[in-house]
Amino acid sequence: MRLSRYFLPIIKETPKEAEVISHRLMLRAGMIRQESAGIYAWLPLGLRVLDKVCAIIREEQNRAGAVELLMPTIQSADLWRESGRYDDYGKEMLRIKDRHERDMLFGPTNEEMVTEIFRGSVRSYRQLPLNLYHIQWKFRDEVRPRFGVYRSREFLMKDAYSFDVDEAGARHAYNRMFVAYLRTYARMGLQAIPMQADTGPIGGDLSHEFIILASTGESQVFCHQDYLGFATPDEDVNFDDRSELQGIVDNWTRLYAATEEKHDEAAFGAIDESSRLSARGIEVGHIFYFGTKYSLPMRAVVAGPDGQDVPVHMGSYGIGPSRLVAAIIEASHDEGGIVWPEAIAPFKVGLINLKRGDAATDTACDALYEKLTRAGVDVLYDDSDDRAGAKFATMDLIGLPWQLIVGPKGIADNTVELKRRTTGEREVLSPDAAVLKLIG
RNA sequence: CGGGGCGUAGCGCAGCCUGGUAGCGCAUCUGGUUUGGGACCAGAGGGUCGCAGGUUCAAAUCCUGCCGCCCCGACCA
Repeated sequence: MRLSRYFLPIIKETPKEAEVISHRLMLRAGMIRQESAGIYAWLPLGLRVLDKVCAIIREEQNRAGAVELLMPTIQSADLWRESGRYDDYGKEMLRIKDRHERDMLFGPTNEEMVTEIFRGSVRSYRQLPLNLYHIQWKFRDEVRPRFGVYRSREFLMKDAYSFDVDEAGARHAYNRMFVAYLRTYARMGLQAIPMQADTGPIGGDLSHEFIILASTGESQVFCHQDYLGFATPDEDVNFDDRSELQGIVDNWTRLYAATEEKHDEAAFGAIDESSRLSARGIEVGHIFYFGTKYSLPMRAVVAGPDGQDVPVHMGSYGIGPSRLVAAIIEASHDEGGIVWPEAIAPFKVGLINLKRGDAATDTACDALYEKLTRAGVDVLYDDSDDRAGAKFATMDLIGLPWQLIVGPKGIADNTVELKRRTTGEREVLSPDAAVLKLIG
């Protein structure tokens, strides 16, 4: 992408309303724009990152056996009256009426709807296990939206729902999501810790929140220090092997880790003092097993092996991609701006033409741009006539993993510079070698 | 919802106390000089001063009401 053809509204000054770093950087880097309290437009650069986050989530959900569908944002109130939550949910739910004065709502979550879809088509235990997920916009009219897309009212959520014939099956479904989540965060460069958590209005008795540590986190969390060094489950985990998954989950839950609501001072105190970790954390995922809480009132049943109908055991599993974008920035930035992990960077490399208008430099840049683009490398080519300093500042701000720096002095002896955003280290090499390195 | 604060050009702000018809920096546009880490000179455009009432010869400024936004708390992906 040529910068001259792109839409990247960088701002030099810090917007006064933004106090946390991720919010500031997202506004400055032209990733988002606020349209209303807790409601944001995702600008092109932000959307690229959001899409990458979703792509990783999808891959890991699919790997774990979940199946994607897409449910609507607008739901009928009747569905929620069946589960009893229409009255329970309170003012967080945005209630609206259609032209026929029918009560509708903008979905804050989809347990009811997915249960309705399930019961309409699934009759037998032989069609289980089933896990359906979608990535869709949600609306929760939060008492206090804040920190940009970190706690917004409208937000994107991946929510998965598992259906099993019995509790043992449901626990396995839970473990599948548990492991998928560990892998998802790791691929984004995040060290997430599963913690015992409150179930809130979703209900249920088994629940973990996935927390990453950050000083700007909203919740106080307590855990064993050793979690910070835990290894991520391999890509070749067999998600159908109940005991293998149970082993991974047992390992990840054997040490103390809890959020404030579930905190047990005595259990925490039993940990060796040097290993106690008490910190602020950002919740980046939440998984629940809630049994028959919805299937019973909504009559989502399947015929068991003995021919008798049994209500299905369900769980739900949420990750907020829009929040994750903010969380990743909180975890990865420096004075210059964002430092994207390569897996979710909006572009892999920023191509900097140090002297636009110089024929040899322009030709070299255009050639590099063509070669890289044709090889499938996402390049953001700063072809503006800004001064070099401004170009570097922009590239640092938007945090692309690589900067490919091309100027007349280098071109004279057939060299360019390749700079790594994470370390700032620069390498002088030939244009061809730079291309090979970026493709490889 | 309780507490605190803010709404003046795209962004950051001054002006308000003490009413006299709107200004600064950045950004933008034009021309020129520049160009290896956020350039300089000259010129230009851009504002219902959040909205509605009121007081006054006169309101960004004073009074009343409303709306919006941010921050701190109780709630949540």
